[in-house]
Amino acid sequence: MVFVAVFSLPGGIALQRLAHDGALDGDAQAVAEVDFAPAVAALERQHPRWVWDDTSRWYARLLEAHVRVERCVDLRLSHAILRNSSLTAGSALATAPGCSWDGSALERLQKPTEHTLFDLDEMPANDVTEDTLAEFATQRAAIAGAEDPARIGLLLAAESAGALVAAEMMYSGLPWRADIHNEILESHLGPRPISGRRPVLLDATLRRLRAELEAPALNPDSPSELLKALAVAGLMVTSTRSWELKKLKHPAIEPLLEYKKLARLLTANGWHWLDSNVRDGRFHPEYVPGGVVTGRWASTGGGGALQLPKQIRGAVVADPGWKFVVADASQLEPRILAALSGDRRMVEAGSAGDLYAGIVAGGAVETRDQAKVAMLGAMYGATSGESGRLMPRLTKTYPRAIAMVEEAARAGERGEVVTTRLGRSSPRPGAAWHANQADASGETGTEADASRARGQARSWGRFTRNFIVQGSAAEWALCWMANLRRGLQELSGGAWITDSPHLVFFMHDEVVVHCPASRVDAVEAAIRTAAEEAGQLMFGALPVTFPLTVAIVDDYGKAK
DNA sequence: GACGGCTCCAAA
DNA sequence: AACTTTTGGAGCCGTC
Repeated sequence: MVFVAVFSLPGGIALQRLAHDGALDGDAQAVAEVDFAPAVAALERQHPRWVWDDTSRWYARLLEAHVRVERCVDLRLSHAILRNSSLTAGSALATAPGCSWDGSALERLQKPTEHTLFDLDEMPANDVTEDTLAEFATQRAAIAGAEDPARIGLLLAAESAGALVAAEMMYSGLPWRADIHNEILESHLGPRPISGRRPVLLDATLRRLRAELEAPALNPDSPSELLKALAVAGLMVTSTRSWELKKLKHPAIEPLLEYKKLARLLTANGWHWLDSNVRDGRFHPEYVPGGVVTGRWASTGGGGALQLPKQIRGAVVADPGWKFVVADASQLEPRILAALSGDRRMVEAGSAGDLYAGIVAGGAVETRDQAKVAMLGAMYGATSGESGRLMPRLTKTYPRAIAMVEEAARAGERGEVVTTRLGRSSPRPGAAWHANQADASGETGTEADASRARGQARSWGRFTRNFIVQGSAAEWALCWMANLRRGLQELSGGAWITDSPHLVFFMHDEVVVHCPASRVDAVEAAIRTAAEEAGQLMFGALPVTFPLTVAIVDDYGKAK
């Protein structure tokens, strides 16, 4: 395997061939900025793994120049994993003092003064010398010395492939019909108002609400004002959440809920969102791979890609002659728990296609809804309500699965670290958490101290309990996407990304591929193959299945 | 006027 | 229907 490192030099860019341990292999090739993309394209024919500090920066400019790469090592994402992982805890990388590689992608995005996407003259300090080379060697040593190099190696490969996918999706964009989005907005809110005025249908709803509450100046966006007005009307509630208000019977409730719904649509995905996020018929979200502690992606920049409401997905329309293939992994997290724990009975319960129906058939609970709510309780750590009551009933039938999450919870309560299937470890609780635990166990601790400490310990336990499941599910999704990216590239016949089937959207356990209508069958097969391979990569011979729900649609609103 | 904390809601 | 996890963003409101 050949690695080629990429880093900035004064007045140009260096390409340096490296051996698997990071040793230099020959002299660096220095190229001018304008020759960078062609030089990468030429070397790509040897299928190297590109080593760089930050995929989002280097790969964005390559894509603009229509240069695609197969594989890379994203040093910053890899560093974050290796720094924390229990599998590399004794490495030089993990035991070194903090350094410039430690900042998260999100933190860097939130410091706009540091650099802009294409401003390669003003690189962060860590990029100006052979720092990239030294960091790569340090990482290779950490991997080689890990308990299970293949395991952490797969995670780093998947994480880096995810960064390539994110960059390509940000480049391609999600097809978006601004005219249809506008129609959706007009049908709910009325015509687009001038400047900051309230749309007519929102205004009409507000006037109905004010009349019903006899509060002519009420601003329902202010929770405290709203609570007071509701109290005057005899409605005693402690919060203004929609689900609380739904329980009330009063003529003001209907317009109030309607107002909240319309106001949400306007502020989150209204005309302003359309103006700032959609250009040339494409929504260009900003994905942040590794942006969530569990390894899930985050999104930033106002687009809210990972919270795209179902209400406006009808504006996501395939190009003429093209289709969307939408696939989501059904019941992913409970299936991940079954596989993680190697609980054969739970794996078996999921083998027929509906895990929850399988749990009912296994006799643990009576109905499918109970199975679902009990599993959610197991994965999230529910203590009260129906979920908290039902969850223990799973223990008899599925002792290994439940023991796995219970042990993760106990470890978190003790302040210990837990680790996902491929080796991403949870953060340690902060100094305040430890201080509170120490206060409570000390001789001077009051009953209030002890109670607060117990609450915080249990809260951290719920986090670690969920971490192993959510984090391992995120790893499965990364493997799925990495496999799918390769499968789609094989279908492309050498055509450019946007001229052949390509990924346009990803949301935790769901992918959307935009492709010519004639290719939908091949694309669906590639998606299914990629999912099977992801299961084998992560869980080997265990007969666990990850069934997909696949829809072929013209617009995203029609999927599900 | 900037900033942080709070409430509420969208997604998985 | 929530309960119980992880997020990002808008708007409000008190503080500086």
